[in-house]
Amino acid sequence: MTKAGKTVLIVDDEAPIREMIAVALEMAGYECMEAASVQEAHAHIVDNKPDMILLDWMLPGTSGVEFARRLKRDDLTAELPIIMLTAKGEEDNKVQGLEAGADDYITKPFSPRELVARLKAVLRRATPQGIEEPIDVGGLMLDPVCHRVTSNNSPIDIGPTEYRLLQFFMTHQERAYSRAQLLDQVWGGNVYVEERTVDVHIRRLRKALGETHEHLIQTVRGTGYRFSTKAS
Amino acid sequence: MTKAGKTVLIVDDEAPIREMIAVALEMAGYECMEAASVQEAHAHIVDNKPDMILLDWMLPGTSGVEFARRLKRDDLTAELPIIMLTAKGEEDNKVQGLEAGADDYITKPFSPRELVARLKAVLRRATPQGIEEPIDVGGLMLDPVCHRVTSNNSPIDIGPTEYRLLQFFMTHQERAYSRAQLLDQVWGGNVYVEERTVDVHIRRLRKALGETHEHLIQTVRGTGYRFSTKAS
DNA sequence: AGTTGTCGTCACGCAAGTGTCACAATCCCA
DNA sequence: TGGGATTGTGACACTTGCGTGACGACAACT
Repeated sequence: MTKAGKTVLIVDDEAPIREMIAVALEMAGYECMEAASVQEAHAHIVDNKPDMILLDWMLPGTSGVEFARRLKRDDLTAELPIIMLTAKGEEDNKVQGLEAGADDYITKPFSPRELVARLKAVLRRATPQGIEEPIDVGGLMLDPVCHRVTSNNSPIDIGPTEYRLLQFFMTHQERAYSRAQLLDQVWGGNVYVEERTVDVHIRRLRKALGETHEHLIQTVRGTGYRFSTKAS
Repeated sequence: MTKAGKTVLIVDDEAPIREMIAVALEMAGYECMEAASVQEAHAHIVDNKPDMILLDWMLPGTSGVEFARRLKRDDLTAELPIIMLTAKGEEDNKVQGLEAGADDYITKPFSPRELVARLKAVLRRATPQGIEEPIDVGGLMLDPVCHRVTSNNSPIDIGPTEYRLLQFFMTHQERAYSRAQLLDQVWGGNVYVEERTVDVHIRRLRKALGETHEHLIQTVRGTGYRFSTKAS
Protein backbone atom coordinates (compact mmCIF):
# COMPACT_ATOMS: atom_id res chain seq x y z
CA MET A 1 0.00 0.00 0.00
CA THR A 2 1.78 3.10 -1.21
CA LYS A 3 0.59 6.31 0.34
CA ALA A 4 -1.48 8.35 -1.99
CA GLY A 5 1.00 11.14 -2.68
CA LYS A 6 -0.52 14.52 -2.26
CA THR A 7 -0.23 16.88 -5.16
CA VAL A 8 1.39 20.26 -4.65
CA LEU A 9 1.14 23.17 -7.04
CA ILE A 10 4.22 25.38 -7.06
CA VAL A 11 3.64 28.91 -8.25
CA ASP A 12 6.75 30.97 -8.84
CA ASP A 13 7.99 32.91 -11.82
CA GLU A 14 11.57 31.73 -11.53
CA ALA A 15 12.02 28.32 -13.05
CA PRO A 16 15.14 27.29 -11.09
CA ILE A 17 13.40 27.90 -7.81
CA ARG A 18 10.40 25.91 -8.91
CA GLU A 19 12.69 23.09 -9.93
CA MET A 20 14.51 23.09 -6.65
CA ILE A 21 11.33 22.99 -4.66
CA ALA A 22 9.88 20.32 -6.87
CA VAL A 23 12.88 18.09 -6.40
CA ALA A 24 12.75 18.50 -2.65
CA LEU A 25 9.07 17.71 -2.50
CA GLU A 26 9.28 14.76 -4.81
CA MET A 27 11.96 13.25 -2.69
CA ALA A 28 9.56 13.58 0.20
CA GLY A 29 6.92 11.68 -1.73
CA TYR A 30 4.76 14.47 -3.07
CA GLU A 31 3.67 15.01 -6.61
CA CYS A 32 4.40 18.40 -8.04
CA MET A 33 2.96 20.69 -10.66
CA GLU A 34 4.55 23.95 -11.62
CA ALA A 35 3.13 27.25 -12.73
CA ALA A 36 5.00 30.42 -13.62
CA SER A 37 2.05 32.77 -13.49
CA VAL A 38 -1.31 33.24 -11.91
CA GLN A 39 -2.97 32.25 -15.17
CA GLU A 40 -1.10 28.99 -15.38
CA ALA A 41 -1.80 28.35 -11.74
CA HIS A 42 -5.48 28.88 -12.22
CA ALA A 43 -5.55 26.44 -15.11
CA HIS A 44 -3.77 23.82 -13.05
CA ILE A 45 -6.12 24.26 -10.14
CA VAL A 46 -9.17 23.80 -12.31
CA ASP A 47 -7.78 20.85 -14.25
CA ASN A 48 -5.67 18.90 -11.80
CA LYS A 49 -7.09 19.84 -8.44
CA PRO A 50 -3.92 19.94 -6.36
CA ASP A 51 -4.09 19.32 -2.63
CA MET A 52 -2.25 22.48 -1.77
CA ILE A 53 -0.45 25.49 -3.18
CA LEU A 54 2.98 26.97 -2.67
CA LEU A 55 2.57 30.56 -3.73
CA ASP A 56 5.29 33.09 -4.30
CA TRP A 57 4.63 36.57 -3.04
CA MET A 58 6.05 38.33 -6.04
CA LEU A 59 4.53 37.37 -9.32
CA PRO A 60 4.29 39.13 -12.66
CA GLY A 61 0.88 40.66 -13.09
CA THR A 62 -1.43 39.79 -10.26
CA SER A 63 0.50 39.53 -7.02
CA GLY A 64 0.54 36.39 -4.96
CA VAL A 65 -1.44 37.98 -2.17
CA GLU A 66 -4.16 39.06 -4.50
CA PHE A 67 -4.33 35.58 -5.95
CA ALA A 68 -4.53 34.02 -2.50
CA ARG A 69 -7.34 36.35 -1.57
CA ARG A 70 -9.21 35.41 -4.70
CA LEU A 71 -8.81 31.72 -4.06
CA LYS A 72 -10.04 32.05 -0.53
CA ARG A 73 -13.04 34.02 -1.62
CA ASP A 74 -14.17 31.35 -4.05
CA ASP A 75 -16.10 28.58 -2.35
CA LEU A 76 -14.60 25.93 -4.57
CA THR A 77 -11.06 26.76 -3.61
CA ALA A 78 -11.55 28.24 -0.17
CA GLU A 79 -10.49 25.02 1.53
CA LEU A 80 -7.33 24.72 -0.51
CA PRO A 81 -4.37 25.24 1.82
CA ILE A 82 -1.89 27.89 0.78
CA ILE A 83 1.67 28.45 1.89
CA MET A 84 3.14 31.79 0.91
CA LEU A 85 6.75 32.15 -0.13
CA THR A 86 8.50 35.45 0.26
CA ALA A 87 11.99 36.81 -0.05
CA LYS A 88 13.62 38.04 3.07
CA GLY A 89 13.11 41.71 3.59
CA GLU A 90 9.53 41.60 2.50
CA GLU A 91 8.62 40.33 5.88
CA ASP A 92 6.47 43.28 6.74
CA ASN A 93 3.87 41.71 4.56
CA LYS A 94 3.47 38.73 6.78
CA VAL A 95 0.29 40.01 8.31
CA GLN A 96 -1.15 40.81 4.93
CA GLY A 97 -0.27 37.37 3.73
CA LEU A 98 -1.94 35.62 6.58
CA GLU A 99 -4.96 37.86 6.40
CA ALA A 100 -5.27 37.12 2.73
CA GLY A 101 -5.95 33.58 3.83
CA ALA A 102 -2.58 31.90 3.60
CA ASP A 103 -2.31 29.00 6.01
CA ASP A 104 1.38 29.41 6.54
CA TYR A 105 4.25 31.55 5.50
CA ILE A 106 7.87 30.80 4.68
CA THR A 107 10.64 33.26 4.00
CA LYS A 108 13.33 32.51 1.46
CA PRO A 109 15.85 31.20 1.77
CA PHE A 110 14.46 28.15 3.53
CA SER A 111 15.75 24.65 3.96
CA PRO A 112 13.94 21.92 2.06
CA ARG A 113 13.41 20.33 5.38
CA GLU A 114 11.56 23.26 6.83
CA LEU A 115 9.45 23.43 3.71
CA VAL A 116 8.45 19.81 3.94
CA ALA A 117 7.76 20.21 7.62
CA ARG A 118 5.41 23.14 7.19
CA LEU A 119 3.77 21.46 4.29
CA LYS A 120 3.08 18.37 6.28
CA ALA A 121 1.67 20.36 9.15
CA VAL A 122 -0.63 22.36 6.94
CA LEU A 123 -1.85 19.31 5.05
CA ARG A 124 -2.47 17.50 8.27
CA ARG A 125 -4.75 20.21 9.52
CA ALA A 126 -6.53 20.58 6.23
CA THR A 127 -7.64 16.97 6.17
CA PRO A 128 -10.60 16.80 8.50
CA GLN A 129 -11.49 13.22 9.04
CA GLY A 130 -15.19 12.60 8.87
CA ILE A 131 -16.68 11.83 12.23
CA GLU A 132 -16.59 8.09 12.44
CA GLU A 133 -19.07 6.11 14.43
CA PRO A 134 -18.54 2.51 15.41
CA ILE A 135 -20.45 0.03 13.31
CA ASP A 136 -22.13 -2.92 14.97
CA VAL A 137 -23.53 -5.89 13.08
CA GLY A 138 -24.89 -8.61 15.26
CA GLY A 139 -22.09 -8.56 17.78
CA LEU A 140 -19.38 -7.85 15.28
CA MET A 141 -18.19 -4.35 15.93
CA LEU A 142 -15.72 -2.17 14.10
CA ASP A 143 -14.60 1.04 15.75
CA PRO A 144 -12.72 3.29 13.32
CA VAL A 145 -11.64 5.67 16.06
CA CYS A 146 -9.99 2.99 18.15
CA HIS A 147 -9.05 1.13 15.00
CA ARG A 148 -10.33 -2.00 16.54
CA VAL A 149 -12.57 -4.96 15.73
CA THR A 150 -14.40 -7.00 18.34
CA SER A 151 -16.60 -10.04 18.14
CA ASN A 152 -18.96 -10.10 21.10
CA ASN A 153 -16.63 -7.77 22.93
CA SER A 154 -13.56 -9.91 22.51
CA PRO A 155 -10.90 -8.34 20.33
CA ILE A 156 -10.09 -9.73 16.92
CA ASP A 157 -6.63 -9.52 15.49
CA ILE A 158 -6.44 -8.78 11.78
CA GLY A 159 -3.92 -7.14 9.49
CA PRO A 160 -4.31 -3.70 7.96
CA THR A 161 -5.64 -4.98 4.65
CA GLU A 162 -8.21 -7.21 6.27
CA TYR A 163 -9.21 -4.27 8.43
CA ARG A 164 -9.79 -2.01 5.47
CA LEU A 165 -11.62 -4.78 3.70
CA LEU A 166 -13.92 -5.34 6.62
CA GLN A 167 -14.48 -1.64 7.06
CA PHE A 168 -15.46 -1.32 3.45
CA PHE A 169 -17.86 -4.23 3.72
CA MET A 170 -19.48 -2.96 6.87
CA THR A 171 -20.06 0.43 5.35
CA HIS A 172 -21.36 -1.12 2.15
CA GLN A 173 -23.57 -3.95 3.25
CA GLU A 174 -26.01 -6.04 1.26
CA ARG A 175 -24.36 -5.39 -2.02
CA ALA A 176 -22.14 -7.58 -4.20
CA TYR A 177 -18.76 -6.34 -5.34
CA SER A 178 -16.51 -7.76 -7.98
CA ARG A 179 -12.87 -8.41 -7.19
CA ALA A 180 -11.91 -5.49 -9.39
CA GLN A 181 -14.20 -3.18 -7.45
CA LEU A 182 -12.80 -4.36 -4.18
CA LEU A 183 -9.27 -3.79 -5.40
CA ASP A 184 -10.26 -0.29 -6.38
CA GLN A 185 -11.97 0.55 -3.14
CA VAL A 186 -9.83 -1.23 -0.61
CA TRP A 187 -6.41 -1.38 -2.18
CA GLY A 188 -6.71 1.96 -3.91
CA GLY A 189 -7.05 2.57 -7.59
CA ASN A 190 -3.73 2.41 -9.32
CA VAL A 191 -2.03 -0.63 -7.94
CA TYR A 192 -1.76 -3.84 -9.84
CA VAL A 193 -2.38 -7.02 -7.95
CA GLU A 194 -3.93 -10.25 -9.07
CA GLU A 195 -7.66 -10.46 -8.61
CA ARG A 196 -7.28 -13.77 -6.87
CA THR A 197 -5.44 -11.96 -4.13
CA VAL A 198 -8.82 -10.73 -3.01
CA ASP A 199 -9.88 -14.31 -2.41
CA VAL A 200 -6.95 -14.87 -0.13
CA HIS A 201 -7.73 -11.85 1.98
CA ILE A 202 -11.37 -12.80 2.10
CA ARG A 203 -10.34 -16.12 3.46
CA ARG A 204 -8.03 -14.58 6.05
CA LEU A 205 -10.81 -12.29 7.12
CA ARG A 206 -13.34 -15.09 7.40
CA LYS A 207 -10.91 -17.09 9.43
CA ALA A 208 -10.32 -14.20 11.79
CA LEU A 209 -14.03 -13.57 12.23
CA GLY A 210 -14.56 -17.14 13.32
CA GLU A 211 -17.58 -19.34 12.96
CA THR A 212 -19.87 -16.84 14.61
CA HIS A 213 -19.46 -14.21 11.94
CA GLU A 214 -17.76 -15.65 8.90
CA HIS A 215 -21.08 -16.25 7.25
CA LEU A 216 -21.51 -12.49 6.97
CA ILE A 217 -19.12 -12.55 4.05
CA GLN A 218 -20.85 -14.39 1.27
CA THR A 219 -19.48 -15.61 -2.00
CA VAL A 220 -21.40 -14.53 -5.06
CA ARG A 221 -20.32 -17.07 -7.56
CA GLY A 222 -19.16 -15.67 -10.87
CA THR A 223 -19.25 -12.15 -9.51
CA GLY A 224 -17.46 -11.52 -6.27
CA TYR A 225 -18.39 -11.13 -2.64
CA ARG A 226 -21.04 -9.57 -0.50
CA PHE A 227 -21.41 -8.59 3.14
CA SER A 228 -24.87 -9.39 4.33
CA THR A 229 -26.73 -10.23 7.50
CA LYS A 230 -29.29 -12.24 5.63
CA ALA A 231 -28.58 -15.83 4.80
CA SER A 232 -28.05 -16.52 1.14
CA MET B 1 -16.41 23.65 30.03
CA THR B 2 -15.90 27.14 28.68
CA LYS B 3 -14.62 29.47 31.31
CA ALA B 4 -16.14 32.90 31.43
CA GLY B 5 -13.09 34.76 30.20
CA LYS B 6 -9.51 33.66 29.84
CA THR B 7 -6.95 35.82 31.54
CA VAL B 8 -4.06 37.14 29.52
CA LEU B 9 -0.91 38.61 30.98
CA ILE B 10 0.65 41.31 28.82
CA VAL B 11 4.35 41.86 29.38
CA ASP B 12 5.80 44.91 27.68
CA ASP B 13 7.77 47.84 28.97
CA GLU B 14 5.90 50.42 26.96
CA ALA B 15 2.65 51.40 28.63
CA PRO B 16 0.83 52.64 25.49
CA ILE B 17 1.38 49.37 23.72
CA ARG B 18 0.15 47.41 26.72
CA GLU B 19 -2.91 49.61 26.81
CA MET B 20 -3.64 49.13 23.16
CA ILE B 21 -3.36 45.41 23.38
CA ALA B 22 -5.43 45.30 26.53
CA VAL B 23 -8.24 47.21 24.91
CA ALA B 24 -8.22 44.95 21.89
CA LEU B 25 -8.31 41.83 24.00
CA GLU B 26 -10.98 43.07 26.33
CA MET B 27 -13.17 43.84 23.42
CA ALA B 28 -12.71 40.25 22.38
CA GLY B 29 -13.81 39.08 25.80
CA TYR B 30 -10.55 38.39 27.54
CA GLU B 31 -9.40 39.62 30.90
CA CYS B 32 -6.07 41.37 30.95
CA MET B 33 -3.26 41.95 33.38
CA GLU B 34 -0.27 44.11 32.60
CA ALA B 35 3.34 43.91 33.59
CA ALA B 36 6.18 46.21 32.61
CA SER B 37 9.03 44.00 33.69
CA VAL B 38 10.00 40.41 34.20
CA GLN B 39 9.72 40.84 37.94
CA GLU B 40 6.20 42.17 37.75
CA ALA B 41 5.29 39.45 35.35
CA HIS B 42 6.60 36.80 37.64
CA ALA B 43 4.59 38.16 40.53
CA HIS B 44 1.43 38.17 38.44
CA ILE B 45 1.98 34.64 37.30
CA VAL B 46 2.41 33.38 40.82
CA ASP B 47 -0.52 35.33 42.25
CA ASN B 48 -3.11 35.44 39.53
CA LYS B 49 -2.33 32.42 37.39
CA PRO B 50 -3.12 33.80 33.95
CA ASP B 51 -4.14 31.47 31.16
CA MET B 52 -1.53 32.75 28.80
CA ILE B 53 1.21 35.30 28.28
CA LEU B 54 1.91 37.90 25.64
CA LEU B 55 5.61 38.49 25.98
CA ASP B 56 7.62 41.28 24.39
CA TRP B 57 10.98 40.31 23.00
CA MET B 58 12.79 43.39 24.27
CA LEU B 59 12.53 43.97 27.97
CA PRO B 60 14.66 45.90 30.42
CA GLY B 61 16.88 43.53 32.34
CA THR B 62 16.17 39.93 31.49
CA SER B 63 15.17 39.57 27.88
CA GLY B 64 11.85 38.12 26.89
CA VAL B 65 13.45 35.04 25.38
CA GLU B 66 15.32 34.30 28.56
CA PHE B 67 12.14 34.69 30.55
CA ALA B 68 10.26 32.38 28.24
CA ARG B 69 12.96 29.79 28.58
CA ARG B 70 12.78 30.02 32.33
CA LEU B 71 9.03 29.64 32.36
CA LYS B 72 9.16 26.61 30.12
CA ARG B 73 11.79 25.02 32.26
CA ASP B 74 9.75 25.23 35.40
CA ASP B 75 7.23 22.44 35.67
CA LEU B 76 4.60 24.67 37.19
CA THR B 77 4.59 27.10 34.32
CA ALA B 78 5.69 24.87 31.49
CA GLU B 79 2.17 24.42 30.23
CA LEU B 80 1.50 28.15 30.15
CA PRO B 81 1.14 29.23 26.52
CA ILE B 82 3.37 32.06 25.40
CA ILE B 83 3.09 34.32 22.40
CA MET B 84 6.18 36.37 21.67
CA LEU B 85 5.94 39.91 20.40
CA THR B 86 8.76 41.39 18.42
CA ALA B 87 9.48 44.54 16.47
CA LYS B 88 9.98 44.20 12.78
CA GLY B 89 13.48 43.45 11.65
CA GLU B 90 14.22 41.19 14.56
CA GLU B 91 12.70 38.30 12.77
CA ASP B 92 15.91 36.41 12.54
CA ASN B 93 15.24 35.63 16.14
CA LYS B 94 12.11 33.80 15.28
CA VAL B 95 13.75 30.45 15.58
CA GLN B 96 15.23 31.39 18.92
CA GLY B 97 11.87 32.49 20.14
CA LEU B 98 10.13 29.31 19.16
CA GLU B 99 12.93 27.24 20.50
CA ALA B 100 12.73 29.02 23.80
CA GLY B 101 9.31 27.49 24.06
CA ALA B 102 7.05 30.18 22.70
CA ASP B 103 3.90 28.73 21.20
CA ASP B 104 3.56 31.44 18.63
CA TYR B 105 5.21 34.56 17.41
CA ILE B 106 3.87 37.88 16.20
CA THR B 107 5.77 40.78 14.72
CA LYS B 108 4.82 44.37 15.40
CA PRO B 109 3.02 46.05 13.98
CA PHE B 110 0.17 43.62 13.97
CA SER B 111 -3.53 44.00 13.55
CA PRO B 112 -5.68 43.40 16.62
CA ARG B 113 -7.48 40.94 14.48
CA GLU B 114 -4.42 38.83 13.92
CA LEU B 115 -3.52 39.01 17.56
CA VAL B 116 -6.87 37.72 18.67
CA ALA B 117 -6.80 35.03 16.03
CA ARG B 118 -3.44 33.72 17.11
CA LEU B 119 -4.37 33.93 20.71
CA LYS B 120 -7.46 31.88 20.14
CA ALA B 121 -5.49 29.29 18.24
CA VAL B 122 -2.89 28.98 20.94
CA LEU B 123 -5.44 28.78 23.71
CA ARG B 124 -7.31 26.12 21.83
CA ARG B 125 -4.18 24.03 21.70
CA ALA B 126 -3.35 24.51 25.34
CA THR B 127 -4.62 21.64 27.46
CA PRO B 128 -8.37 22.11 27.45
CA GLN B 129 -8.54 19.04 29.61
CA GLY B 130 -10.30 19.04 32.95
CA ILE B 131 -7.58 20.33 35.13
CA GLU B 132 -5.28 18.88 37.65
CA GLU B 133 -6.99 15.63 38.53
CA PRO B 134 -4.68 12.67 38.94
CA ILE B 135 -5.39 9.86 36.52
CA ASP B 136 -5.15 6.28 37.67
CA VAL B 137 -5.16 3.32 35.34
CA GLY B 138 -4.71 0.00 37.03
CA GLY B 139 -1.99 1.11 39.38
CA LEU B 140 -0.34 3.45 36.94
CA MET B 141 -0.93 6.94 38.20
CA LEU B 142 -0.13 10.29 36.68
CA ASP B 143 -0.49 13.36 38.85
CA PRO B 144 -0.42 16.57 36.81
CA VAL B 145 -0.11 18.74 39.90
CA CYS B 146 2.98 17.03 41.25
CA HIS B 147 4.10 16.35 37.70
CA ARG B 148 4.78 12.81 38.70
CA VAL B 149 4.17 9.28 37.56
CA THR B 150 3.97 6.29 39.85
CA SER B 151 3.53 2.61 39.19
CA ASN B 152 1.94 0.92 42.19
CA ASN B 153 3.05 3.82 44.34
CA SER B 154 6.68 3.60 43.35
CA PRO B 155 7.91 6.60 41.38
CA ILE B 156 8.81 6.30 37.73
CA ASP B 157 11.52 8.41 36.19
CA ILE B 158 10.79 9.64 32.68
CA GLY B 159 11.84 12.61 30.59
CA PRO B 160 9.62 15.56 29.80
CA THR B 161 8.66 14.28 26.39
CA GLU B 162 7.73 10.86 27.70
CA TYR B 163 5.71 12.57 30.39
CA ARG B 164 3.73 14.63 27.92
CA LEU B 165 3.27 11.57 25.75
CA LEU B 166 1.96 9.55 28.66
CA GLN B 167 -0.29 12.35 29.79
CA PHE B 168 -1.75 12.66 26.35
CA PHE B 169 -2.36 8.94 26.18
CA MET B 170 -3.95 8.79 29.60
CA THR B 171 -6.30 11.63 28.77
CA HIS B 172 -7.12 10.09 25.41
CA GLN B 173 -7.46 6.41 26.08
CA GLU B 174 -8.71 3.66 23.80
CA ARG B 175 -8.23 5.64 20.68
CA ALA B 176 -5.62 5.05 18.00
CA TYR B 177 -3.35 7.90 16.93
CA SER B 178 -1.04 8.15 13.99
CA ARG B 179 2.52 9.28 14.48
CA ALA B 180 1.64 12.55 12.80
CA GLN B 181 -1.20 13.17 15.21
CA LEU B 182 1.02 12.43 18.15
CA LEU B 183 3.62 14.84 16.86
CA ASP B 184 0.93 17.46 16.56
CA GLN B 185 -0.51 16.88 19.99
CA VAL B 186 2.52 16.07 22.06
CA TRP B 187 5.37 17.84 20.34
CA GLY B 188 3.31 20.79 19.14
CA GLY B 189 2.48 21.75 15.63
CA ASN B 190 5.35 23.96 14.66
CA VAL B 191 8.30 21.63 14.95
CA TYR B 192 9.38 19.03 12.53
CA VAL B 193 10.81 15.76 13.67
CA GLU B 194 10.88 12.43 11.93
CA GLU B 195 7.82 10.32 12.49
CA ARG B 196 9.98 7.43 13.58
CA THR B 197 11.09 9.53 16.52
CA VAL B 198 7.71 8.77 18.00
CA ASP B 199 8.61 5.10 17.99
CA VAL B 200 11.72 5.77 19.98
CA HIS B 201 9.86 7.71 22.63
CA ILE B 202 7.19 5.05 22.74
CA ARG B 203 9.89 2.55 23.45
CA ARG B 204 11.47 4.69 26.14
CA LEU B 205 8.09 5.11 27.74
CA ARG B 206 7.30 1.41 27.59
CA LYS B 207 10.65 0.61 29.09
CA ALA B 208 10.07 3.05 31.92
CA LEU B 209 6.61 1.66 32.62
CA GLY B 210 8.04 -1.80 33.04
CA GLU B 211 6.43 -5.15 32.40
CA THR B 212 3.47 -4.39 34.61
CA HIS B 213 2.19 -1.57 32.47
CA GLU B 214 3.96 -1.50 29.15
CA HIS B 215 1.14 -3.45 27.56
CA LEU B 216 -1.09 -0.42 28.03
CA ILE B 217 0.61 1.14 25.05
CA GLN B 218 -0.39 -0.91 22.06
CA THR B 219 0.99 -0.84 18.58
CA VAL B 220 -1.60 -0.46 15.85
CA ARG B 221 0.32 -1.80 12.94
CA GLY B 222 0.25 0.39 9.88
CA THR B 223 -1.45 3.16 11.81
CA GLY B 224 0.19 4.23 15.01
CA TYR B 225 -0.33 3.62 18.70
CA ARG B 226 -3.08 3.35 21.23
CA PHE B 227 -3.36 3.51 25.00
CA SER B 228 -5.85 0.93 26.16
CA THR B 229 -6.67 -1.15 29.18
CA LYS B 230 -8.24 -3.83 27.05
CA ALA B 231 -6.12 -6.51 25.52
CA SER B 232 -5.53 -6.27 21.83
C1' DA C 1 37.05 22.23 31.98
C1' DG C 2 33.72 17.77 32.71
C1' DT C 3 29.20 15.55 33.80
C1' DT C 4 24.64 14.41 33.30
C1' DG C 5 20.33 13.99 31.09
C1' DT C 6 17.41 14.39 27.17
C1' DC C 7 16.42 14.49 22.44
C1' DG C 8 16.40 13.29 17.51
C1' DT C 9 18.30 10.30 14.09
C1' DC C 10 20.10 6.26 12.14
C1' DA C 11 21.10 1.26 11.02
C1' DC C 12 20.26 -3.34 11.85
C1' DG C 13 17.36 -7.31 12.52
C1' DC C 14 13.29 -9.54 13.45
C1' DA C 15 8.46 -10.35 12.92
C1' DA C 16 4.13 -9.38 10.78
C1' DG C 17 1.87 -8.66 6.67
C1' DT C 18 1.33 -9.20 1.62
C1' DG C 19 0.91 -11.16 -3.00
C1' DT C 20 1.33 -15.18 -5.74
C1' DC C 21 1.13 -19.89 -6.82
C1' DA C 22 -0.34 -24.82 -6.85
C1' DC C 23 -3.56 -27.81 -5.74
C1' DA C 24 -7.90 -29.31 -3.56
C1' DA C 25 -12.74 -28.54 -3.21
C1' DT C 26 -16.88 -27.04 -5.07
C1' DC C 27 -20.28 -25.47 -8.24
C1' DC C 28 -22.92 -25.47 -12.50
C1' DC C 29 -24.38 -26.87 -16.77
C1' DA C 30 -24.29 -29.68 -20.85
C1' DT D 1 -22.41 -37.69 -14.37
C1' DG D 2 -18.54 -35.90 -16.18
C1' DG D 3 -15.75 -31.83 -17.04
C1' DG D 4 -14.73 -27.02 -17.25
C1' DA D 5 -15.05 -23.06 -14.60
C1' DT D 6 -14.83 -20.96 -10.19
C1' DT D 7 -13.51 -20.61 -5.44
C1' DG D 8 -11.19 -22.35 -0.97
C1' DT D 9 -6.91 -23.31 1.23
C1' DG D 10 -2.17 -24.00 2.62
C1' DA D 11 2.44 -22.82 1.70
C1' DC D 12 6.06 -19.91 0.03
C1' DA D 13 9.12 -15.89 -0.89
C1' DC D 14 9.16 -11.16 -0.65
C1' DT D 15 8.17 -6.68 1.32
C1' DT D 16 7.13 -3.60 4.93
C1' DG D 17 6.85 -1.90 9.50
C1' DC D 18 8.36 -1.81 14.05
C1' DG D 19 11.53 -2.68 18.05
C1' DT D 20 15.91 -1.83 19.61
C1' DG D 21 20.54 -0.30 20.68
C1' DA D 22 23.87 3.14 19.75
C1' DC D 23 25.47 7.64 18.66
C1' DG D 24 26.14 12.76 18.29
C1' DA D 25 24.21 17.21 19.50
C1' DC D 26 22.82 20.22 22.72
C1' DA D 27 21.77 22.44 27.09
C1' DA D 28 21.93 22.77 32.01
C1' DC D 29 24.27 21.98 35.95
C1' DT D 30 28.76 20.80 38.94
